[in-house]
Amino acid sequence: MADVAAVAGVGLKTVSRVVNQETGVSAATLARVESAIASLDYRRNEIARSLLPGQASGSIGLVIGNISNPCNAMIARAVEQVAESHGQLLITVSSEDDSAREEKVVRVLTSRRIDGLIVVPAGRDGDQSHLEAERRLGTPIVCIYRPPRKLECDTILIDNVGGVRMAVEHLIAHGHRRIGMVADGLTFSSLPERLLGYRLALDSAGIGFDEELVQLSGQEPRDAAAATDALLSITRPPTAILAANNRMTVGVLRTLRARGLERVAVVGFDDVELGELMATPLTVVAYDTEQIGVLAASCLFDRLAGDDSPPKHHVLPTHLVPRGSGEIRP
Amino acid sequence: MADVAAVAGVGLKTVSRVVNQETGVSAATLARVESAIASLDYRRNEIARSLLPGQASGSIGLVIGNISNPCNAMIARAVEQVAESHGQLLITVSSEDDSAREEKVVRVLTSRRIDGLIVVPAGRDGDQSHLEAERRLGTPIVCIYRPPRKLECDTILIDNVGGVRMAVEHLIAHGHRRIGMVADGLTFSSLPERLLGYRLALDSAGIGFDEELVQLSGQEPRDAAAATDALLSITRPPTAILAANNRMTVGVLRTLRARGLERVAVVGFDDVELGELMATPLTVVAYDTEQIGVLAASCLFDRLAGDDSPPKHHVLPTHLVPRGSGEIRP
DNA sequence: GCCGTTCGTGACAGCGCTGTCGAGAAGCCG
DNA sequence: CGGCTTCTCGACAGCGCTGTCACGAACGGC
Repeated sequence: MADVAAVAGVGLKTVSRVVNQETGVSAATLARVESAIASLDYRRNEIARSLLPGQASGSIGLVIGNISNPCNAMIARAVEQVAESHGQLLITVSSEDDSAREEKVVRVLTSRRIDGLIVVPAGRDGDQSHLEAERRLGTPIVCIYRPPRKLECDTILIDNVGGVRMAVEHLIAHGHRRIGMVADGLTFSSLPERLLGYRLALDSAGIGFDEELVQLSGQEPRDAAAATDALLSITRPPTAILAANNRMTVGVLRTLRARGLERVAVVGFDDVELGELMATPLTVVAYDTEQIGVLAASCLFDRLAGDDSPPKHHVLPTHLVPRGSGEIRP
Repeated sequence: MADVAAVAGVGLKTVSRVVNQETGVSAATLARVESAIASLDYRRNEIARSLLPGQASGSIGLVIGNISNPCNAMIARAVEQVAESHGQLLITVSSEDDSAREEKVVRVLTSRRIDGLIVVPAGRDGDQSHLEAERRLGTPIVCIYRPPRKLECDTILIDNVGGVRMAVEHLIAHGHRRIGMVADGLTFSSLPERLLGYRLALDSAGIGFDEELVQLSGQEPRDAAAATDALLSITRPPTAILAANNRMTVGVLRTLRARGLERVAVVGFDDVELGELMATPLTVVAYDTEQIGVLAASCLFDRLAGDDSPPKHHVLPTHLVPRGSGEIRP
């Protein structure tokens, strides 16, 4: 900026005024400064700008489990679009669904003085109390997809309990009594809710809970595949399987295919692209991922615009999409 | 930091020394400062830090078409992991495969003084000359996936020509003479290469090029579905279709399903998760997306570490994965 | 012609941090 | 005990930017 001022033969502040399109610059000076800016290919240093008191950083942070999960990617895309429409940059980081990593990446983000934070709470253990300090500093925080623990903030959740319950009741209605569940047990923080939905459905049908029917696995599809193998190897194997998220679904389907068990019913939680074109079209519990992102971002920007009402809590509905795999009878 | 210094009763610089783990601080002072840091929950302001002369910003930028495309998501994930292992933050932005937007988001990134840039060149029109200024300033730039235009920089590409040629030759070997192609025509910058591969395969088999067999569509699956509809409505419709990328593949498959044309052969460019579990398992031209990201990031960090050798150019191989849909005979 | 007002402009401080440099204390040697 | 090195520590400048404020010129009203 100093260079521009020197070339244009004006003061520093005048260049600043031109760059910020402030009023009070004569037409002649404006032209001189603008040509100097053009000739030097000058761009305002946003870093320096956001160091100024009272200035926002112009960026918001998004902490998700892992960008390669399509659900997260959809959310990231929606948030990015809303952020962009507010002239803000989105910085997306992955927690790998691990609490310790979550705390670390949040620290990285907050030390950059982001204006707001959207978080998919990670991990089965751990909590979000580490966000409390930042929240007190005035940074709005929105937790999405899963409820935060030890933190009061806006939330955009989906109806996990209802969704799973619907899926299991659907399977029961089609005659199944032995319904297995494959879930990411180590890191998956929605697990308790999804398990609850499973038990509620069993209870209301008068079917006893059999621990053997719930297989916990790692978070990758290959872990789910192994868990499915184990599930199918028990004394009285299930006639239907509920996959607790889209990574699990991939593993479950691969194992069923490998074992040639085309007659085992499957319902997946989370929609899967091209699910309708599977050999047996995939029945899923679906919900609007894009809306999660849009709502979260809107919520955040409302807060940034000054909304200081008590925390808001949205719960998006889930719905069953029957396509075939969930309607297979025992 | 001033607060910490006041609480600990030491000078500003001493706190800085502690935070940066520099030597030359007595054990007693160290303890006092550390307890002050802990009690105030102090975190170094990275923004202020990167304003300092000679300091890197600690972040690199990635410009991709759209994070909801699984290929891009895989690349982003790989790059993020490498960046993290170097202690750098990754800022991912979408160009929506539009040249004007690409220029805009690059400007947003560079005005934040990122240390390096990985770009998937966007758009059929436009070029990457707008990156030249930044490159001259010393920011290393790596173009991936598609070759940059009017810019000399490191590139990590895939063998588009060979991949498409392989796919078309595969279809020809299975008896097809009327081979259609559905491609994103408005924004898709790899199109010329993929078209070239298509023509080379036809030429070497002595099959004439029929313009009607190449349908250009928008970039969304629904556009590809419409294009496929058009393709199947011509006088002598194709007996096989090549989908030029994974978005196109989704549209092609949906239209074929809707029309009940299970006997039309399909080869998709880009692998599709669960492709092997489709009603007709999907034959694809695949390549290692993760490796693209890893190579690009490694290349970038080599440059940041001082490597100033002439631009490097990698071309990753593509290979055909026959699963069924590409082996259907006319 | 004088004073008050408006307008265009620039000097300067300071955001939070670190590099430089020098001050002072402590320790060591002859 | 004087002079030396070594160690610990803090004052200060300055990174690029903008908010504040003050200054000079032009202008209008009496």
